[in-house]
Amino acid sequence: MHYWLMKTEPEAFSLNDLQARGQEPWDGIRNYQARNFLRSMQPGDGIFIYHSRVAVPGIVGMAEVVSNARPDPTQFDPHSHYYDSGSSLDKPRWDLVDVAYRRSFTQCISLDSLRNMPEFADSPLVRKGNRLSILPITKSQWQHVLSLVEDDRQ
DNA sequence: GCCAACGTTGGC
DNA sequence: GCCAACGTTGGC
Repeated sequence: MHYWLMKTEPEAFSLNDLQARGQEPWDGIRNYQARNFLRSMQPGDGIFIYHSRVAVPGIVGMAEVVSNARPDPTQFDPHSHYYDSGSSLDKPRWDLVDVAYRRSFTQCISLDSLRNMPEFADSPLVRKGNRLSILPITKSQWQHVLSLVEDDRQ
């Protein structure tokens, strides 16, 4: 059981979109470090969904890994924005996992507030210039964020 | 919409 | 194998 954070631009695909669909193949990851994280994911792993490129970027809710990593079909499709001519069917370069909706937080846990949490001091998430769209979350980071949203409900 | 920071590509 | 050029990410 591991925890992850996955970024998405809500203009392209938001947590609400995930909620509407129930689950979604998380395709289009074209960064080797992020891909390696995908490959280490297992069904049942927890995910924080993070909205980027918005006025208040931050964690907006939760999802769950519901498949093992498998080849991302968009890499083989010449008409796809994510097509990769350097990849082949017998040696796929890019993977995806299926992600299922779990929960929307009543209030976004903003990047600004994450920066002020000691739990996130060492996270790549708060480092300037960080572009990783998938990154690991520690148990203490997970629990701390959850404690904030529980408090929020009272 | 700007642009700093970063990862990738390709010429040499 | 270096590194300049390029494309992309994502905060602001």
